[in-house]
Amino acid sequence: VEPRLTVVIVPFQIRQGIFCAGTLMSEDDTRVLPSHPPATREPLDTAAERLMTEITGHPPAYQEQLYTISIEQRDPWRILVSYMVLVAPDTDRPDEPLIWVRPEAVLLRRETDRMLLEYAVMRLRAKLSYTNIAFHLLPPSFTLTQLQQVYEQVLGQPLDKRNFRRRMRASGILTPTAVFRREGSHRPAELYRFTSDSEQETYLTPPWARLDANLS
Amino acid sequence: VEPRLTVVIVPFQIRQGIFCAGTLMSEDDTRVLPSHPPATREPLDTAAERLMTEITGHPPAYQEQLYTISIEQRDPWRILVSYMVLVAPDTDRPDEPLIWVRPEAVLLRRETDRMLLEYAVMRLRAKLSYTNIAFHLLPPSFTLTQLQQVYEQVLGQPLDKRNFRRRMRASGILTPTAVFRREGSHRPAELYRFTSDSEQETYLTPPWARLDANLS
DNA sequence: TCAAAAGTGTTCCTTCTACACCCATGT
DNA sequence: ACATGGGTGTAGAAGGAACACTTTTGA
Repeated sequence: VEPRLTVVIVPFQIRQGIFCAGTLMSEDDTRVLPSHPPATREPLDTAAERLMTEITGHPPAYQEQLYTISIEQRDPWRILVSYMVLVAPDTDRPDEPLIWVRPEAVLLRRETDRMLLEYAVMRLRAKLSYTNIAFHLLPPSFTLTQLQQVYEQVLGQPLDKRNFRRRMRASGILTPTAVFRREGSHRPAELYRFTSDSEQETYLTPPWARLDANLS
Repeated sequence: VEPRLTVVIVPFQIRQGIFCAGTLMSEDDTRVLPSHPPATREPLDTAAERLMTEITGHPPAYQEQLYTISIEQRDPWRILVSYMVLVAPDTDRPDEPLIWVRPEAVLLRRETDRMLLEYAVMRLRAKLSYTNIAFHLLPPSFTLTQLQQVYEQVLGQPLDKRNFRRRMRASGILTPTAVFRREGSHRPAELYRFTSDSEQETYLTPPWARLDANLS
């Protein structure tokens, strides 16, 4: 009468400039979110990270626990612990089993998967405004235009260039490298880096998700 | 090799105007957060609500899932699903086993319990600013001064009366009842009610925590 | 010289902050 | 009449939204 414990992940990535969610093919052309049971005594975070690594070959750039639900209808009774997972852009292997499409275009078979995806997008959008979470969807150095595109893609709406740049500069999470990228018949763009770590990143995530504390 | 599933709650209440957390006495004069395993196939939310009801005799005014952690060190391996629980003010029975003291004054034995309490306070504080969660810590009708005191207690800092009232009125979550409470040798205070339900209350809580949807 | 993206300031309006006095009541 | 908490407005600062043109480059 113990439930089956399952870790589910909702992977996101920017691919060719498009904000995508990654799912697995199931039978009948519908999709499911990746999931697996943790190993015995394996921490939940580790199980989520391992799941992503086993599927794609690399560990995620970022992950965050979303919510835990129980599913009583299925047999055996299940406990799903869900994670949002962010992947650096375009780091796929051609043979990777994940199918990446825009979140609203994903055809998920299970109701729970649909709700988890909806919720994950909601959380990610909300976190854009008060954390530096967007940086996990970018390479280590990037142009301001790239950064703005990430925001526009995730939020699903265009942003004003001048206001966006002013706000980003003001927030202090950006450091200009003095490097310029030239990549077309136009003015080169300065590359930025992301001001080190912590700061507001971890704000509002639980203490034990920051430190890997020794729990008693 | 399956873990033991446990639901833990972090109860909060305003008692005699003081923001308190409720804990249980354990051996050696230290405290623990209330917890129990869900019944077979019992939804987690139901298990949390039932836990609170069994302890205090009434269901909580509000509850919200916090975080799920695994504790590998203990035997058997445990999965803790934690909930914040809000109780209407001063609705205790004298014989209730919970000990209510200010969150920073609670002496919890377990490291996990301390982290859960810290996180619960953090979440509650954050939610004060963008939801109407404070109303669950008040009776159905209340004065603006009472409401302000809840904010001050939870945030741990004084607020400006005029700015507070302006913001609350502007937010539209208040309805003045035309009733005035006289209770001392001073001007009577108008009672307010909380503008119906939903609205921004549920904003940023997962969809399945609002509807009790049928999961597949 | 043209096309294409990078970069840059100002004005207006809304929102936040700080702050002090009069009002209605019971004793 | 006085003590007690209830109630109100304003001015200045800061932050957000709207908006258009110049710069640098490669072809």
